[in-house]
Formats: sequence, structure tokens, C-alpha cells
Amino acid sequence: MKRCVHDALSRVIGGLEGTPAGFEAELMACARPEQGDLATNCALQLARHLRRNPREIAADIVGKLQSLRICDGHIASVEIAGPGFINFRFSTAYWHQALDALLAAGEGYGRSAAHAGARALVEFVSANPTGPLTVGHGRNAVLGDTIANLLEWTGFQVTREYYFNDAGRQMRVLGASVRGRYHETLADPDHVLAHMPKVAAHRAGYTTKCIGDADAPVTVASAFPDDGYLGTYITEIAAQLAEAHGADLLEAADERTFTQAAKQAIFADIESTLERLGIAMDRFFNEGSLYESGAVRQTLRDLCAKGVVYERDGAQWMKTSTLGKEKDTVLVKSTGEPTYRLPDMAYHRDKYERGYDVMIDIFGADHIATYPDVLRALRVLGYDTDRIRVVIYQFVSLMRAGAEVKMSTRMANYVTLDELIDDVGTDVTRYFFLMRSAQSHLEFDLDLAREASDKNPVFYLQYAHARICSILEKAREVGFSLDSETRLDLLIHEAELALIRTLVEFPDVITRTAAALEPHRLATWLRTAAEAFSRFYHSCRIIGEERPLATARMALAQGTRTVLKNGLDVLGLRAPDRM
RNA sequence: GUGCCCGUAGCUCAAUUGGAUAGAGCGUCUGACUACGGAUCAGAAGGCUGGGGGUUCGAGUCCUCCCGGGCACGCCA
Repeated sequence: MKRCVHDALSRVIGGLEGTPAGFEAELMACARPEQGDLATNCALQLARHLRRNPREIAADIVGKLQSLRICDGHIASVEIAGPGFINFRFSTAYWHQALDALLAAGEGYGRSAAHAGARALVEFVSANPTGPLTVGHGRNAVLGDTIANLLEWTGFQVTREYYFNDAGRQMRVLGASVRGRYHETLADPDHVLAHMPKVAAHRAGYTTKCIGDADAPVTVASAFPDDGYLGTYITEIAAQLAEAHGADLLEAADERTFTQAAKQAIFADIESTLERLGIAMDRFFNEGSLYESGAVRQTLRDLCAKGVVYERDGAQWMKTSTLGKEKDTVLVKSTGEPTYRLPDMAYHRDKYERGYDVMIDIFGADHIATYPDVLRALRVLGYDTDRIRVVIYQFVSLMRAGAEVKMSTRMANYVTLDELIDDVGTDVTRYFFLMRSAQSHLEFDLDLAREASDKNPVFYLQYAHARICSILEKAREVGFSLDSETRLDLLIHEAELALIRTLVEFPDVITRTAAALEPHRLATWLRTAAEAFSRFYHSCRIIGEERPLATARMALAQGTRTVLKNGLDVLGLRAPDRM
């Protein structure tokens, strides 16, 4: 419908004297239903070019449109309003047809093939395995997964990828932390292995020390690193090692065994948390593989060949100062070890070579200043960086007892994503992260979490869905059923038409939400759909009406159910038949 | 100090990307069930969109300068 109006408008506008070449009329929904269904501001925009009064231009356009008799007569009226808007109103028959199409499409309603054949990569979470996922990672995970869903709904073939680094200093510290806790575990005189001579000898030489904040010092084994990870999960991993290996690891030459065990345990934990949220990664990409394949070295060589790398103080620098940044950037430290940026560049290069049409990165606000370096390098290497889209989300601030909780994985000062899910459930967790735009700061009061979850908007959506299921079932029990005879043209009540008008927006909402990579648009829109249904429900009955009207309304309820179900699906939320 | 994000109703947030009278939820107040699910619905109150200037037919949205908050500015990742 939009296209047909647009085509007609283009023909008329093209015929006006003074229209600039390439002028495209913009069409949008009317601000208010009483104004009409579709509006264009083209007369306002043309006023400058044509040097004429906008309302006069509008009148001219409307006159010519009427002589064309556009859109199979489905335009009920065309009016000029305000400073020169042109408002189109569709016929009721058009809305009935649109509902019919919705019902025919069913669970595919809202899907489009706009990007069929194209491949997209969504990289998200990408937390290094140093601890459990926190609430902050939750926002990343849910955003990424939902954006991936949205891309699938617009036709993309999507790969969900998790990028991680299991080497380097932080992993060594992690392993050393586990080793420290392992020593502590065996130092406990109540431990089952306490009688072993080797353990007893170890206990004799066991000493502790204090680390951490001055006002909250923690006593740990002397083998525990000063900048070690203090979370209880470290102790649990250590206990498991004590169980599996007994005292055999006391003389371990380095921390690699501990690192390896920690990595495995933590990844298992991360994956199970993601699974609880309904998230399944297609691939875990190890940064280390980029070293093994030589991709990191090759990237450095290629950047050198482009003349953007130089040496100073024994380190390799990239001339980012000539590429729109204030300072230059270190790619390889004087120790010969690359900074994380270089493998990151190699990684994105790898994505290009795998042939993705669109590559999406979900990053927290802390990456805001660093990811442009990667894009700069890629541009230098000749890649089209328009294919990369970076979604930056602001951090979640957590409130507990009226005060903000400062998060630090190392200091074990955090709220895990699992705890949040335990508290409010998966649907509330997901919806909570999706209902606001990514770039707005999000405040979450843990004390109110459970209480607030009772009135969380997600229940409003699910309730509407469950109620529709119940109504349809009841209607079938009294002998009504949907069939090809259903007369949608009986739906003329204001609440019925308002509901249809809303439902039919759904495919467009999906398209726009996907294009903007902003899931909150769908989340907030779904509420308006559920509201439109509630209004309909309160003013129009099904059971008790004559069969033709009752079945027509059943069809409308069914259509609403489809839209709610599909919308909830995209957001990764359950659409329960009963609650 | 420099760069990026943000500032909208008492609170938490929207606003179709520059459109018409800035909208929802929570909270507050007033109403509605002999009813297919009341986890509902109808209505009210609540706003100088942080402040000043600018751009134009038109600004919460764009440019600029202040004020306030967040994040980042390392040969850490």
C-alpha cells in the first residue's frame, strides 16, 4: 500500500515544474489516527524548490492524484492538513484484506526476504574466561542474540560468534589464583587428605597474607597472587582439582594445569548461563588461532607495506594520528608481544575473508574509543568498513540498598547473570535488557527486582497472549470455528479497526527495528499491540454474538495472537498458552 | 584537560531518525465486572525536553557555548 501511494506520488511530483532530480517523497504514519493512515510532507519539502506556498502545492498534488484513481480504489480519502501535509485514509476493505493476509502468513508474518542470500555475523558476549558472566554481560548477550534474530527475520543467514582470549597475563593470574586456593584447600586440617605426609608437610610450611582493599582485606595463601581473582568460583575450581588430583599438583612447576582447569570450568559455566537465556553460539573463536595461522603476523606485515607502521623505543606503532586520531597507537610492545588491537584487526580481517556481507559487533561503552583503531586499520588494508556495524551499549548500573554496586570481576564484587536469572526468571531478564535503547544508561534496582517483576511489562504481553489462547479455546468449545467462510468485512467496530491497523504495522516494525539494530523498538511496540487488543476485548465480545460476527472476531483474535507470538519469538521470549 | 554517550512527567524510559497537540509504565487520584482470564479497561493530575544562542516552513532530535552525569583516554585486555 505504501509503495503504491509512493509510486503515484512520484508520478505526480515528477510532473510538477521545478522538482529537483532524484526527489523522493517521504511517507510516514500519521501522528494521530483521526488524521488518516499515511502522510507525506513532500509539499513542505518542495516549497523551497518550487518557491510556492506548501498548501497550494499540496492542493495541486491532491488534484492530480484524484484524477489517477490510485491503489485500486483503496484510498478512501486524501486531505490536506496543517502547514501542508497530505493525509491518506485507506478504505475499511483494505484493512480487511490486510488482516486476511496476516492470517494466511501465520507464523511467517513479519518475515521478509529483503536480505535473502546475504550472510551476517554477529559477534557478542566475547567475555574472556576469567569469571562468570555478570549482569553487564547480560545486556550484551541479550542484545546480540536478539539482533541476530532480527537479521534472520529479514532474510539474513546469521552466524553467532563468541571471540575470546585464553592466553596472556590475565589467564596466568587466573591460574595462579586457582593454585593459591588449591594450596589453601589442602592446608585445611579437616580435609580428607590431611593425613597424607605430603599434605602435612605442605601444611607445616603454609603461610597466609592479606590482600585486597585496605578497608576490606582478605586473607589468602601466600601462593595466591596479589592481583588474583577473589571470587568463590576460584575456590570451587580448586576444590574440584583437589578432589580429582589429590595432592599431586602441589609440586606443579607452573600454573598451566590450573589455568586449563579454570578455563574449562568457567566456559562450562558461561555456556550454561547463555543456554538458560536461550542463546546458542554457532562458534567460539579463539584469538590464539590467529597467532597459529600467522594471521597476526601477516596483518602487521600488510600494515607495514601500507606505510602506516613505524618503530620507536623498540615498539611498533601505527600512525593513527594521520588517520583521524590524536595519538599514535602501539601494535607490538617492545617485548615483542602484540597489544590486543593487532589480533583484533586480524580477527576482523578473518571475518571479511569468510565472506560476510554484514558484520556486527556488540560492545560495551568501554570500547568506544578503541574499536575505531580496528576500523582505521581495515580501511588502510582496503576493506569496506561500511559492512561493519558496531552497537555500543551503555553500562548497567546496579542499585542495592539505595547505593550503586561497583562491579569488578577480580575483586569478586559483582552480581552474576545467573543470580539475576534466579531472581526474576529468564523472560524478565531478557525483556529488561531489551526494553530500553542500548545507548541509554540502564538503572537496575536489585531490591526491587523481584517485586517489580510482578508488574514487568513482559507479563502484560504474555498475559494478552495467554488470554487470547483461552478465549479461542472457549469459543471452539461452544462450537465456533474459523473457516474460509469467515467474513472479515463484519469487523467495523472502531476498536476492531484500530486493532487491525496496529497489527498490520508489524512487518514494518520488524524491518525498521532490524535496520536500526535497535530491539527496544519492537519491545515497546508490542505493548501497543497488546493494548489495542485489550481495548478490543473490553468492547467487543465473541461468545454470545451471532456466528458470523463471532467467527470474524475469532479471526481477529487469532491474528493478534500471531503477531504477539511472532514478536515474542524475535525477542526470545516465551508466548505461553496459559499463565 | 581531550574524545564519545547521555540529560525528556515525582521515578524508570519512549518519541517512526528534522514533522502536526512530546507519549507509555510505575507511583498518585477518580471510575468500570451478574462478563470469553481484573496480571484488565476508561479517565484525571503531572512538562520552559538541563540552560543560552543559532540553522528553517518546522528542533527533544542538527550546529555552537555553558551546567550536570557516565565511559574511555596504558608498551593492560
